[in-house]
Amino acid sequence: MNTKSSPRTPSRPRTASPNRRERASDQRATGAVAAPTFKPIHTRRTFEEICERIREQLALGILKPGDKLPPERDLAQQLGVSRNVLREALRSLEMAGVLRLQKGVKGGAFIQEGDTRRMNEVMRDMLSLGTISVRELSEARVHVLDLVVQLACANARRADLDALEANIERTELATREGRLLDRVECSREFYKLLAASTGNKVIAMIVDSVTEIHMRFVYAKVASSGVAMARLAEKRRQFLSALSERNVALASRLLRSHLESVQRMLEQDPGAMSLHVALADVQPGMRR
Amino acid sequence: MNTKSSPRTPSRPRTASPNRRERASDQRATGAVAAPTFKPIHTRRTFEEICERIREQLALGILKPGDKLPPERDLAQQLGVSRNVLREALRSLEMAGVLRLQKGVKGGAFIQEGDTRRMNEVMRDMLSLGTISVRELSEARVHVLDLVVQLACANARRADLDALEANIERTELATREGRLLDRVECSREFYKLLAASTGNKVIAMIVDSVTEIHMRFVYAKVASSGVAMARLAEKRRQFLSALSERNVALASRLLRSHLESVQRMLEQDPGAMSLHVALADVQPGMRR
DNA sequence: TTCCATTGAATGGGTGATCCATTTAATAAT
DNA sequence: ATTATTAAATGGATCACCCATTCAATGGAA
Repeated sequence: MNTKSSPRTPSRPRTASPNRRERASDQRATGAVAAPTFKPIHTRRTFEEICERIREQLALGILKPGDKLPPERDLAQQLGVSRNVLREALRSLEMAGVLRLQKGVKGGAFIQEGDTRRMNEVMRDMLSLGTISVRELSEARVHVLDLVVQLACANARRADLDALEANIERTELATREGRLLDRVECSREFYKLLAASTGNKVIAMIVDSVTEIHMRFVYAKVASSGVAMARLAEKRRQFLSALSERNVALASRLLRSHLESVQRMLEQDPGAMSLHVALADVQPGMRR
Repeated sequence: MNTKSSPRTPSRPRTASPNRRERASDQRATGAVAAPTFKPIHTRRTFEEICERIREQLALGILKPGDKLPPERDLAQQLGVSRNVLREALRSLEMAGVLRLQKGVKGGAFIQEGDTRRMNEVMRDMLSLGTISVRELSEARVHVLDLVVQLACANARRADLDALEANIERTELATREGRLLDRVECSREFYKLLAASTGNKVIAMIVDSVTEIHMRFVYAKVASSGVAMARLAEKRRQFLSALSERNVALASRLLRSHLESVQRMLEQDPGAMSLHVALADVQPGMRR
């Protein structure tokens, strides 16, 4: 009758677990005026707690990029959890780009520099899950790029302009040699450089994430149809020229009209625009 | 001498493991022509493979929100991996907002609707890790909100405006009753509603992510100093009025000037602006 | 019949022990 | 000195359990 329910001596102490529970249900008494504030539905699990503790140390500045966490076996013991559940937490943080795990003696879990590409993954997931649409993404991209042009005109430094110039040269070379897919890769890089030239990494991250997806569509289109944007390098040069002269209005107009023509190209054959084609797998040559 | 290196009868069969290994080390023979294409540094691990397979099914539309994966024990067997390593993968996908795990019979791993709050976490991590700065974040927020005003003027529907109106009323109530922190919560909601009124979820997601962090600073400031923005509701009403009349120039100007005054308030005491204060833990009342 | 308590199976949550694979430092052999 | 060998540390992965929760089925009481 009591085989599994009765008092049961706790074979392992289960350190700190009770406290955690309490903290979770503490959650905002808020003066108890507005009644319908229910606490979040799913109970706090160990691995979430671990992730949070580590993130907390990060936010507090106790842990910084380059630091190493204790070995799994030690850390698990310190936290009073099994190694397996600790690993679930470390995995999650690794996927989140916060940690890098390295094998061997002198290996361990190292705090990483933030990986800005993480936002790309968020966008991809949102698209895969149907939370956002391709249309919304394209629209957002156009608007954000317009903002980027303004900021780039204001903030681009010599080195940024030079990098863009070098990119255009690579584009010309790829065009002459008929390497269409490499040219798409150049485009991707062009927008990345443009975004970087705003001098604002938040903006750059946002632009990169939407551009990365957009370029998958372009890549798929070019790969399947063999068509390619005409006079690309020429248009880029005009744009760069406007940018160098800090001519916001002209640069903005040029880019917008280019984006529109790309959009028309993509929409010629709506079938090729399917999510699956673009997202199904990492395109060759596209580093993640 | 041979304790672990020699031919060694494999004491346990290690289902399917050898195949995976081979595939992992196969990794890009690359024809050996273009020398400088090094393969990515860290070897492919099982859980990554699993995550990728599941994401692939998502992108292909085979899995859709609401669908349930097989039970852990079954799926582990199907994939030829241990249950533990499968769980590492599921944990990662859960943290990524792709899955929700639910206990009990009729429980399982369900594909979720995309959780747009995930981008908040990316921003928080980037800030914690020092990859982006508070300055960049504030700056980006101002610019993006400017864009939001334009889009909202163009696209806001009646329901959006009504929701903003209701929000302002809550703000007024909180002001009258002196609930300053609730008023901050109202502000957060205000920007969320404003972002939603653009009709573009990508933009909305971006705005929410930067606003969420910004509001932590405001919250910390208000909580510690007791000061609060004067004539907040009044300013909100003016803004909403401009928005309703689709007066982009006015709405934009009003918002910008408000943002500047908030910024001045925050910068009065730079000490309170430390990351740690704002990020250290989830602020009470801020739902994640 | 209707309703409520009990039971039991399914399923995720978590543990501990054990082995493998990789990396590096220390050591020995040349 | 240089190079090969060994050993230890550490993450990667597996297996075999057990617990806690959930829910449907069952059965007795009203």
